[in-house]
Amino acid sequence: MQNVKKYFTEGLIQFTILLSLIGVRVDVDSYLNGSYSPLEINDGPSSAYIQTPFHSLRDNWDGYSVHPKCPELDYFFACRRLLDEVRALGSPIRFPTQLNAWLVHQVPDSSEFREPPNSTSNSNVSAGPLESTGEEANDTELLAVDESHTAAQLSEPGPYPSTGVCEIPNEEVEELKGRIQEYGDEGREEPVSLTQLALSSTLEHEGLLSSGAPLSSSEDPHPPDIDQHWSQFLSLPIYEFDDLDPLVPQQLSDLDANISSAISQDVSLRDAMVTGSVYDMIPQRGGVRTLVARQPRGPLFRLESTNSSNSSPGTTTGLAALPNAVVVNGTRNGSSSHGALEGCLDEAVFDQINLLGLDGCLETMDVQLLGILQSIDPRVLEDLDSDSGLSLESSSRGPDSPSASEVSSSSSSSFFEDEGGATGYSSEVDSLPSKSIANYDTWSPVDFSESVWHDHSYSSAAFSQPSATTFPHKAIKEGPFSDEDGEDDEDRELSRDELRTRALHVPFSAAEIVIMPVEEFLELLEGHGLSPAQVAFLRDIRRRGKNKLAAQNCRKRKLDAITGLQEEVERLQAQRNRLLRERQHTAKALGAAGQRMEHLSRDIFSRLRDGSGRPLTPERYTLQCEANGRVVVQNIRRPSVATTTAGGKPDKRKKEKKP
DNA sequence: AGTATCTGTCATAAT
DNA sequence: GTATTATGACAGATA
Repeated sequence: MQNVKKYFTEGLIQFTILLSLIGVRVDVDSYLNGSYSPLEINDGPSSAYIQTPFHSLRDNWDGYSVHPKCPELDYFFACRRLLDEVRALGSPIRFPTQLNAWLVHQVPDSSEFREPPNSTSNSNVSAGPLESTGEEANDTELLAVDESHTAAQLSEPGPYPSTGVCEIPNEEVEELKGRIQEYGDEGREEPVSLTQLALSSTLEHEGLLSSGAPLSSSEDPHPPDIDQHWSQFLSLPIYEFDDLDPLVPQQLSDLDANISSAISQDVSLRDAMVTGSVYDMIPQRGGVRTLVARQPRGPLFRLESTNSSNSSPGTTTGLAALPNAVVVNGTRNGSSSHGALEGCLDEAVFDQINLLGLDGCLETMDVQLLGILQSIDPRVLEDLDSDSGLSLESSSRGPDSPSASEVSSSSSSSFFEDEGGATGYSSEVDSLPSKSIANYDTWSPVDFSESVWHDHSYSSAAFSQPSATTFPHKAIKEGPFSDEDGEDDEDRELSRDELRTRALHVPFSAAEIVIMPVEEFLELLEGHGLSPAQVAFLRDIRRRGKNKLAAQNCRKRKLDAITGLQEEVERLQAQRNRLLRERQHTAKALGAAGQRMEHLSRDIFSRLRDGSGRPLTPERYTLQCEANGRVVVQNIRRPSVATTTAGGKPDKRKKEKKP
């Protein structure tokens, strides 16, 4: 068994390394020890094999929080984060896009190879091209090697799912059986190291494969010993599997339950992560062999996600559900994929991973994400954009008002760019329609006395609601909803300042007064013969309007600051907890080390004797480790004791005795 | 009616 | 000195 383990470990080390790159941990010992869980999927973010339940990763990956209103964006952000992490590993990153793993299925007897009926057997596949008639429990699979099969070939869709059958010409099967049997016997008698086998090269493989002794247990009611078969198999140098062209039917019934799901050859990462019929190998009708991996039943290479629901193609979650996943699939290598692959999140991720470093990879991703975003309600995105709950536009929009996105998208940024102030935050003033500008010709100054109003209904609607007159200001653009409301609605929603401004026949609306350039405003005040009260009124309008915008911006900044501080608090709390845990672990380790040290010291002292043959006590002596690694026994100096007359004598005597 | 939130406004300091 | 901006405080409106 040790030899088996040795060869198994050596033989699978390459494959293990490959799998480890993508987060799959191979536990060889556990398999050989009968625990039959040689493969485990890491839960880490690098585990691209997993059909990652991104919904569960939401809000805890890098503290990244996704807007709750947009579950689709969860997948988008999660996918993006994953890709970012991968990209962060270094550029260019090229993941192995193919896993050179090979499967040799046990076939009870070569005569049993035949075109399978459309029976579903115990797999969930309706019909495979070839299907073993032997009991699946007796089917065994071996890992073989062939590089000639490309991942595209293997992942080619078709009605050949997971039945796990090798289609090999009968005569070749017989030949291979004999070779394997012959080789297996040799291997049992004198195990050959991998290196030796590597040197032996193809010839030995030829001999191996050509050995004619049947391996099938169809004639043998007692299947061969598992160790024996593993010895046979593992004796093969894994790097010479490339030359193993024909697949070798083998019967390892004992292993069947454990290795029920072997891997196909040249499984791409994309294919390998597919759940269910992961290892489907599309049979080559005219070819030498056809491998169709069985539906994975055993733990070996059980690559489906920890989310068991993902094992069903129809229940894939995550980005898989996104409409563009199919598009991504189509871009890859012609391996249009089985239906189970489509919509697989991991697959999409791996598509992206595989495209890393390639030109246009980001474009592909962007196209995908663009499609995702396009399928999302723009309002959701708008909500994502606004990082605070401040409803700046809420007061300015009536029930019929356009959405915030419409306002922001149609607003003219040049408005505040000319103004030079408060450009950082959009407000309803952006959407000021030009029609709200009064006409100079119709303006006749009217005196009024009221100069101060506490107009809390100085709604920003004044900025968004059109006026009956027009304003010649060139910088003002017409808003998208200038003519939406009638005059009554306008009057109802206009602020008091706006109404008074209209009553005064001021050629500007309150909004324009607020946002117009200062030069123009001064020109307005000076050049139209306004009374001081009118001037004060217009100044108040402008002042209050600007202050209102400033207040809005200030509040938004405050909310942003609060949000940022809350996030920082969470981050620091997490860091503090982590440091506390580290300190606890360190203290625990330190205590354990101290105990070990004390134990060793006592042990050492119990073996040491002084000049008079008395044992050394740890109370009087200590062990000191010098820089060069030497350990010396030192007498504990007790100056306080030495000064005392009572305790000084025994110490002196001890010191005298010791040399 | 009490409360929370939003929003406009004022006062004031800073630019 | 003026205009503008930022911000705390206050108060009214509203849910």
